[in-house]
Amino acid sequence: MKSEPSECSIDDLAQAPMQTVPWIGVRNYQARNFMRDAMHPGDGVLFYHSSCPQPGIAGLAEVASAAYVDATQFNAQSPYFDPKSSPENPRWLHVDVRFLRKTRLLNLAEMRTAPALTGMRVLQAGNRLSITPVTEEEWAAVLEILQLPTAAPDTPG
DNA sequence: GCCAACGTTGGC
DNA sequence: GCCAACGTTGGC
Repeated sequence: MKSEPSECSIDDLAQAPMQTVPWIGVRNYQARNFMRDAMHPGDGVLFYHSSCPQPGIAGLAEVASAAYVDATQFNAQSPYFDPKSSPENPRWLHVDVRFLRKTRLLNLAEMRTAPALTGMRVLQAGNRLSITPVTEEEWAAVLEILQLPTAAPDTPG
């Protein structure tokens, strides 16, 4: 999941109440559908800093809720206001995201050099989605590059 | 600031 | 349903 660090960095996530933030403001149907259909509580999230001097993976997080209605779409004062949406027929959803840990920055250039990551959706030419799927293999490869255990130390197996 | 890529809009 | 125009994304 991409986030502009000027909006919400990995440090902001770590310092948020409950270390959890609502992923409000997604206004792209594909990204919305990933949250609605493919993401479930407990799923791992690679937290990616975008539109900044050092784009790349900055930490690990997890999905903390099912998708639910993004209230900002009804707020005319919000930058995420969507006049074509209505509470009776809401258009936009979001999940909550919970902090797991900060990592060293795995920057975009290094991601592109890793053979195991060449297929990552986020690295494909022209990709602009702020939320893209990560395969089990890609997740494991990222953890290996970062020299992190693939499971928490207190997790069996 | 540039620009390629892509999504959305709206006239027809 | 087509497609040109426009807006946005996001690395560089």
